[in-house]
Amino acid sequence: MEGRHLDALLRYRDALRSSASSCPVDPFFAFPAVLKSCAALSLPSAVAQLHARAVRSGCHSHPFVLTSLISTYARLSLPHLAAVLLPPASSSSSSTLTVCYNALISGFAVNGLHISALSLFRRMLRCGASFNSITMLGLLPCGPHLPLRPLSGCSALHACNVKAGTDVDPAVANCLITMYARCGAVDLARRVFDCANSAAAAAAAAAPPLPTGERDAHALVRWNSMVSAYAQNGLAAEALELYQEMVERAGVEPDAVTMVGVLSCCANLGAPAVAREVEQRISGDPSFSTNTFLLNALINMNARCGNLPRAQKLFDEMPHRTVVSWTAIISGYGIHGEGRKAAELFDKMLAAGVRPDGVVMVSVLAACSHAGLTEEGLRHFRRMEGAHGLAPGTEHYACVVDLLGRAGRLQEAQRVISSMPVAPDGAVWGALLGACKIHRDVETAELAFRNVVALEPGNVGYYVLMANIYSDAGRLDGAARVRVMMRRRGLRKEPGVSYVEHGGSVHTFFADDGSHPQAGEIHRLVGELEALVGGGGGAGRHSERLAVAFALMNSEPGEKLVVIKNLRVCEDCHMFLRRVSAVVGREITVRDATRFHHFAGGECSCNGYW
DNA sequence: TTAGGGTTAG
Repeated sequence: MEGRHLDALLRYRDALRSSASSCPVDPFFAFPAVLKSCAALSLPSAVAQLHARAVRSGCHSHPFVLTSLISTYARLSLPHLAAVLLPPASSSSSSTLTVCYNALISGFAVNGLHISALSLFRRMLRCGASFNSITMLGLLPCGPHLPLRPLSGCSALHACNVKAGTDVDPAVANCLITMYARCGAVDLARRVFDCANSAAAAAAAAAPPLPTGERDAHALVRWNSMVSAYAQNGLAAEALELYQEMVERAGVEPDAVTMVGVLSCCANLGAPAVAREVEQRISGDPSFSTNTFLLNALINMNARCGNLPRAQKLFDEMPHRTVVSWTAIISGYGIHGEGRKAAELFDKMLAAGVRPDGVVMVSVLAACSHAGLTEEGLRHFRRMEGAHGLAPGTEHYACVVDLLGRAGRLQEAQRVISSMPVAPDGAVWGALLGACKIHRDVETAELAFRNVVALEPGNVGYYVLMANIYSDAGRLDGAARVRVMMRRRGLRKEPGVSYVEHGGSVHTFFADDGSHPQAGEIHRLVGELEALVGGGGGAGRHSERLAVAFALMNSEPGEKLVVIKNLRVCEDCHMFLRRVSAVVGREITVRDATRFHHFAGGECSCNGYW
């Protein structure tokens, strides 16, 4: 790709040098394409030279040249330089003005200047320029970042589209799906998706089918947007279901983007068989094997599902590694308790000249924290600002509090919180609260709890944590008080769910679940196991027991059992699984919201928080 | 035959 742009630039240079009669390209007509190549190669000085040449030759105010310049500066993350080129409304045709504003709005939006993009849109309306669906495509990604409550901003933008009639544009509909997904409104995204699907079906029925692939391209992006919407909001089962529907019923051929979304779900759900199917599909297509996005998703999936050798092999063999590739492999080792290896990889990444970003810093700090590498973690944190030019965010402070807290340095952790240049969020106080649970410090826990519930009053986990801290300390009055507080606030603990993959689909179990087709046999087996290893007869039958029984019934001897639980595995179930593993001689892996438990022959290795 | 646009990874 880079070569193509470089060729274009060299050809243009040669064209300018040759005489006008033998000139192979018209320098003026080639201007927009050449500017695009400069933007793709990140050559702002070349753009400035071309800009100067355009001014000298007097063609800089030609609509195509002007709009190309505006768009190019915006793409080069120089939106303010682009903005000064905006022509006055009186001196341009209406369509040129629209194109200029469109390029600018999109330029501001992709550079994260969302409010400025919205201001430009207002200015566009004030000066009488007309907007179209392309304006909206630039503007909609700003929705989730507007200073209103995010959903209000999105609804306002959606309403604006409905009023103008731009919402029927298939590309706008796709953008609306993504906009709602980005602020967590998956149900609204789905409504737009369903409407757009119906509209596409109606259009297909009414009009003679177009031979072009354009409509298919819109359909593909639409399905991809919705699969990603589910995937990014943690609704992995829904995403996989939609993927099946896409391929089997809608007949839309998936591409690399679809696969990235699907793999991300497999990673979160621990569904290696579905992922293997995806991997097979990918390996058949040579264009997929060089797609960095896809390879990163594969590394992440293999690392998360516990196949670190496979993840490492993919990582070693990939032609081009980005900071995302490094993050996937580093966090993979971190999750599985290999903090030392994760820290070494981070050093290798720096040595390879890859600039760290905030996300990779979180994975290396978390890896150090889980592996007890307190000093090393602190060293990386201290180097963030000076050596890497990264201002630590609340997520990094939360890691540091966790790092110190786990090491029992609770007072230091508190000092870090009070010295933070940004206001601590729920995660920071939550990390302190978690550390208080480990080190049984009720007094500090009360301080952390007061702060965390003020910031996140609806997060049930923190109430449960505080109640358990009181219980551990024998302070039953305190535990009862927290539970009353939860009840008054109408908070209920999220129901526990366990997932097992079998036969290409994911099976879901709730506590006391009787809805599975094999429920009778499953409950019978759990009863037998409880009789055998103890730990039965509690208030209910936890979902992980049902899931493990199902997995035992439906797997080959010697096959490793993998269960995903959405909440923490309780102590009773932990003991139960350990004993079951010993009695039946099977390896059982349970990943829950906080830990990765691997049971083999009566031993359990809890490989750290993640 | 030249200007503005949608979906993807950690």
